[in-house]
Amino acid sequence: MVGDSKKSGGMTTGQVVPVLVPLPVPGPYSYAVPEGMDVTPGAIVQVPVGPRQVPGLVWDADDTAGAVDPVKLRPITQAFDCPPIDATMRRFIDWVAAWTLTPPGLVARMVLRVPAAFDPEPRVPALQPMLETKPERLTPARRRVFELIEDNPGAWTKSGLAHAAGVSTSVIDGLVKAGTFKPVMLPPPAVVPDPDTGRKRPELSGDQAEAAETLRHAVGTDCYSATLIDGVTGSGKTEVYFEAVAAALDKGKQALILLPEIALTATFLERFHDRFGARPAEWHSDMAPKMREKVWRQVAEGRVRVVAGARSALFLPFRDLGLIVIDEEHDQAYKQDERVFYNARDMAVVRAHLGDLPIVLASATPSIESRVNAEAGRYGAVRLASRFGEAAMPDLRTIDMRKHPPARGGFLSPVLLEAVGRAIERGEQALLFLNRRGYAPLTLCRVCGHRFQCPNCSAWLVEHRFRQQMQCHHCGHAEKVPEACPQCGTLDHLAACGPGVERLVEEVVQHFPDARTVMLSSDMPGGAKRLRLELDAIAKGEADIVIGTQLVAKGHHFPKMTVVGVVDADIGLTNGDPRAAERTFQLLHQVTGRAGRTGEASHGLIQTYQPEHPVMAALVSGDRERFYEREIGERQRAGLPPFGRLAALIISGEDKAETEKYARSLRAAAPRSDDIDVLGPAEAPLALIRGRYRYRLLIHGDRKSDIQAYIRSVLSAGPKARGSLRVQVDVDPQSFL
DNA sequence: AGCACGCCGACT
DNA sequence: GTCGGCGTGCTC
Repeated sequence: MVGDSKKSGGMTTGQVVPVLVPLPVPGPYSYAVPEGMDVTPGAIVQVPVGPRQVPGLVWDADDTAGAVDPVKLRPITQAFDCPPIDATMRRFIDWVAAWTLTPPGLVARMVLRVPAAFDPEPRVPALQPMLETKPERLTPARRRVFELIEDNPGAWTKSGLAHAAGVSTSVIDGLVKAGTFKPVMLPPPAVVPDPDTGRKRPELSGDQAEAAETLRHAVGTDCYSATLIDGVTGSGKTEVYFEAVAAALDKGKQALILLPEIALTATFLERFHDRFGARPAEWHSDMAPKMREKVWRQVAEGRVRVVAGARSALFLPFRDLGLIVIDEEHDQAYKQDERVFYNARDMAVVRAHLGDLPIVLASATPSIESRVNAEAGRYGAVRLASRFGEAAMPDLRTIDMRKHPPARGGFLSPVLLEAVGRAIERGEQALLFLNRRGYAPLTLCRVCGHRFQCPNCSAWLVEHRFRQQMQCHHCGHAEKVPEACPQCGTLDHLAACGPGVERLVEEVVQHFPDARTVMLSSDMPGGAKRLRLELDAIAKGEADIVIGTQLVAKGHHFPKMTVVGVVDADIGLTNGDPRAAERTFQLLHQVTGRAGRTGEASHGLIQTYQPEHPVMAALVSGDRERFYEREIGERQRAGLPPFGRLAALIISGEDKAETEKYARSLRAAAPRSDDIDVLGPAEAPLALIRGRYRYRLLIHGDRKSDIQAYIRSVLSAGPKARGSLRVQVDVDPQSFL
């Protein structure tokens, strides 16, 4: 096929290839291959699109593709000197595109996101010792250089050599002139050193060793398998899957560890370093462009052996991937809900299947769908039942707020305050968890009863006292905090109702004025980098009391944290999300699991008005099995699959009453809000024809309130919203493999 | 996704 | 009289 020229009408036409371009068009475009250029599917090229040049991916020839008007045909501008995107990755791009109803070019764009990496990294100048040629005059400085290179006869950089030998660079220059060194150009240094799999084999307990063996075996078979490691916090999941990573590396393969962005901390990287003597390459959103470029290139070349990354790392062009690990498998952060809507956990399973390689899903609180897959035998299952070493499970108790109410104007029960006080007296740390940003979730006027509401979504506006703003957490609307009530004009009679983390700080400082109190919230200035620094500082003991939203729940280990208080455990249980119990259980389990890694006596205190609720009962008793059984059972009783897909179809611009009626029926029929897709009028029929959806419904968002807000906004926006409708697909990977 | 073209409101 | 809003359409 390559190099094939067709005769047509006596004219010789050059080779034409399909190329995926980063445009929302349904398929690849055709380009002419210039004389002398050699491109095969997977090659990364530069092509003209209208007035600009864009990166493109040479696609597999498809006989069904219609011929393009030869007049339109333009030549490929350039073929990069870059490893091609392999066939598995190309099928993966197609797969993700079809599944998420995204144009394939936009999925390809996620793979080709680092244009600077398409050209080879420049080689670096170095000096190769020529040991046989000794200079005539051997000065003391020259002798030091010789002693060094006799032990290390490889090539050196000039400054590296001068530094290591303790001489100035002019000594080296002299030796170069004398012929002792030959200047050479070397490949640039690896972005991370190679991991050493034999470096420190961990001592594993019985069930850990068994689990590690299971995973090693899976890696050894060299074919697709999915294994769920279900192990409580501190049970050594990480150590166990590190053994799978080691096994993949020993086979000469690369490994990918996916983590929720927030869990990519120095702590994790250090644990990896302890085991392998080197850090993994990182991949996440706030990397320096230069580093991003190097990592991408070296992953493609196979020089980087292990990547630890956030969800987008799934689209790195590994040369020879041998294992994928998804830590915190249940985490919502794996869902991307912009541009290309995908769940990295699910797409990772697809990637593993297409590449015929093993995947490991790990969580202390697996998602229902993964549990069901494990129980049905579609996933292998590994249980790690107990904490490792002396580390005890934290002692969890509920605080019945009806019996131990907070002081007037406060939100912390005396029982919790006392526990916090004792912890800091002992020089330990306490964490107060409240999953609510801002100062207060509702503000009202004490004179006229006016409540501050979002003009777009009708949700309550949340006061952010620190920023002096009233914010809508649904749509991002923000306004200044007014001095007077906008309805009746009365000054100074606005009342904040309910607690947010900012308000908790006030209460804590009042009770513990001398403690070092830190508040962490996702809207903190400074972004992810600052956050990582703060979390690492806390882990080192540089705070006494930490007040945080759910970002403190994820993947951090605070060895001195011996008291964890959940301030309002009932948040989220009543928001109408059919997954509310599962979510709350996962969140509270993760939060309370922050305590007690060191084996100190540690306590989790859960403030609730419903201590008898199954979520609280499961947390306190530690009986996770019963909880999962109950959740799965509930769904079965409701006649629903434990997971599944729904499509929602909103046709904006139709008769409003009709659309509303439709939306109502959809909403009523939607059992699980987060498995619902929003399809634009263009895509939806196609998806429905393909039989991709169980129900002809749709909605968008993770919570009922989001969905309602979304439907309202679509309805009120009318035809304008047509083009903005997006697809969200949340699927169980097993349903299509 | 960009970027151009194209048709209706407030300004130097 | 123009600058500028974003609706529509096109890119091999």
